[in-house]
Amino acid sequence: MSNLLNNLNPAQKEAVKTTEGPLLLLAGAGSGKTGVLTKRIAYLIENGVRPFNIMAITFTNKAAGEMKQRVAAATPYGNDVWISTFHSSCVRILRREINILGYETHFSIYDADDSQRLIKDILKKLNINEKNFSPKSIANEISSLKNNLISAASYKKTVENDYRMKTISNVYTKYQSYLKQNNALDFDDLIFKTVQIFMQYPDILEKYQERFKYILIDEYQDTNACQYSLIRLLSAKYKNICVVGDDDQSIYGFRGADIRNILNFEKDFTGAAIIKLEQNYRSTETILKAANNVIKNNIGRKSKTLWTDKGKGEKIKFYRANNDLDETLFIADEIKKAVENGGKYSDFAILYRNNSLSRTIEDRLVKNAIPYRLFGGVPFYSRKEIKDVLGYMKLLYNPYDNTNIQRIINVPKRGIGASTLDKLTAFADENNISLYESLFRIEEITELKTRTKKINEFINIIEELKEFSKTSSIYDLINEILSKTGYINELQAEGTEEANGRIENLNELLSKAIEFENISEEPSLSSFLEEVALVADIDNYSEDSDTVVLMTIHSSKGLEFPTVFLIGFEEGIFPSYRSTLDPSPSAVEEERRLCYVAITRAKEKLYITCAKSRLQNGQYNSNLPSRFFDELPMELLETYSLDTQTNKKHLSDFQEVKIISGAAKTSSFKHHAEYSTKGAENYNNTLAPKNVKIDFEIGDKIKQLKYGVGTVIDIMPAGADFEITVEFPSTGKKKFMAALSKLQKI
DNA sequence: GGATTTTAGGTTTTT
DNA sequence: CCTAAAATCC
Repeated sequence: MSNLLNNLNPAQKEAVKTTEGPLLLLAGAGSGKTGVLTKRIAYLIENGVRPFNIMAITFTNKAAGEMKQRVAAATPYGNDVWISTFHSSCVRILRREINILGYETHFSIYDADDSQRLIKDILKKLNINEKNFSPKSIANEISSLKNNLISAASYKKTVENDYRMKTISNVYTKYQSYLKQNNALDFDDLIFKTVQIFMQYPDILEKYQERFKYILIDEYQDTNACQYSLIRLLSAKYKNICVVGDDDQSIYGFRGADIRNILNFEKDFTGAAIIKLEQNYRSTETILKAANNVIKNNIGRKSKTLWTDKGKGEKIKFYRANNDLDETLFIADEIKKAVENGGKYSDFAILYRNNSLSRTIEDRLVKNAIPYRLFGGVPFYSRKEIKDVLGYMKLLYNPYDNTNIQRIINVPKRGIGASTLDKLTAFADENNISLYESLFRIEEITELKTRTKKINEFINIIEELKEFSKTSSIYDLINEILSKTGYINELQAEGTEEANGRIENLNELLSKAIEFENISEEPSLSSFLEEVALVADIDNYSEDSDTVVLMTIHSSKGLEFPTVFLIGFEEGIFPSYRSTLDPSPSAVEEERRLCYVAITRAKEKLYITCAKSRLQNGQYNSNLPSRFFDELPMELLETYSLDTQTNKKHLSDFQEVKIISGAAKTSSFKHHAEYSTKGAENYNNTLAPKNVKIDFEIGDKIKQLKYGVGTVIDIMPAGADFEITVEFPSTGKKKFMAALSKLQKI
């Protein structure tokens, strides 16, 4: 027997050794979970389980990669263990089994963007007003139905006479039939279809039950009903199912994650053992205490108390800035100071509730020459130019993919515009063929005689590329697409800054292709597209480079940093505005768990910052400190604020912040008044629109291109611009932005 | 059909 | 504030 169990605490040892039957491993933040999982897999193998019979599901590709490496290092044949995310696992299963549902093996994976395009088309076809049914909201509803294992057919039975539900049901049904025609699956389908196959075909299910005799699920608190079903089906025969999670870190409710999965595990899986890992090896006592004090305000938790022997450490520094710029100044200062004293940039992470908070801080870091890496935001793979190239690749792989033909048939411009496309689509629908097939029968469409040449040119490009792709590397294929379609020429000819940025992104795609071909076991077009569809930005995070890291709290789950800045700690941001509107307390509870996750990312130092005034969506808002501030024990905090007279930071009275935040809860008006007068200089400078000079006054007569002559009835500052409300005799009130619209004074 | 201008709309988190 | 789509012009 090897030394696997050395250096483990008693609970960890137990977790490694309890291999048979259902096991719930409640692993608090920083409790050495990943190490335990790796050792558990190694232990299974040492005790005669074939690596081939073990399946481990992780939340991200990054976690899967890490675990693969660690397992391979810990045990021979570790490479044969199946370790991947839910989505990747299901793709692998579906590539083998999906024929039975009438799809072809070469199905495309639609990302959120593809799905929304398709839904949009459907809304148009069904004549549904997008005002009441935005493609995004419908996509969300369909997604959540799928996550709850409700098929289009079964939903239809439940809708009765509710108009909204009926509409959604119609769209859902059509959406599924179009996906099938396109031979495509969306993210949710990957799991849902797998479950459907397992439920309908017991012999197939049994094959996989035999294969996966030992199953491990990481981040169990973030599984949804569909994933739950999958696990349940797979483990039903051998019942060796080990789930690992922390109910306090369940933060993906918006994506259908159901915290009840973890709360009810013992009920659902009879005879389950429970082991708690409560010793934290990551953070100081102060940080842990803060986290515990916040999370204890949630009800209905599994009882669990994290402890550490790391010692108290430094107090948490709380800074209430006058405005968002001041907040970034504070952060940049602290980082600069620390680096001057021998610290590294990579010691720092800046975490925020939503991506829009990254912009101001980015500006500041650039100004101060502080190197940083930003995760999230507009994901690389959803940039237009990248999606265009991928659109070509998806089409080469799966010619039934109508959504992607529509995307690229006129990109770059080749004279096949909207009206041509409409006619083609109509023809394809009539004849029940795919859009691509309809191109070959262009001569049958009399109205499109004049377009025949252009269409044929397009077909030639695609067919030649298809031929080329059969033998070429991914890298060469992308290059060929870029040159053959004229895509790169067009961008080069443009020569604008924007076009150059796009070229840069395309170069990055080429590097990614090379990297992929170096790493991948099977660097095919299919696996490249799969990787691209399922990879998250955060999967590329590595600790190697010495830069500050910027990301959302969601992305930071599972990571740790010596120093963490948690910024934008304000009501309306964190907890988010929407969660505070939700009548059910569970919405704010999820935010609180998110707060818990954020705090527990920090190993040694934690900064929490908020601003009294902040530019949000083009206007300045005065926000209160977050309600979670009141849940932090004051003896753990050091509070700072900025003296507006001297522009110096000073240690300020905790009570000041506290009282303000408490008092303001009952009267937000009072709060607002207080801050718009206090520190007036700083505040007003940023408030006043700078770039726009306007000559309008209320009562002026103006002329506008479309609506004609009207009267100005209101002028409001809006960010750097002014919003002008004009009353027109014909159409009533309209609003215009002074800088953008060409209003003429008459 | 395509480019440019103007307006509307969203705004939480993401596999 | 941003982006995306609609409206308008060429």
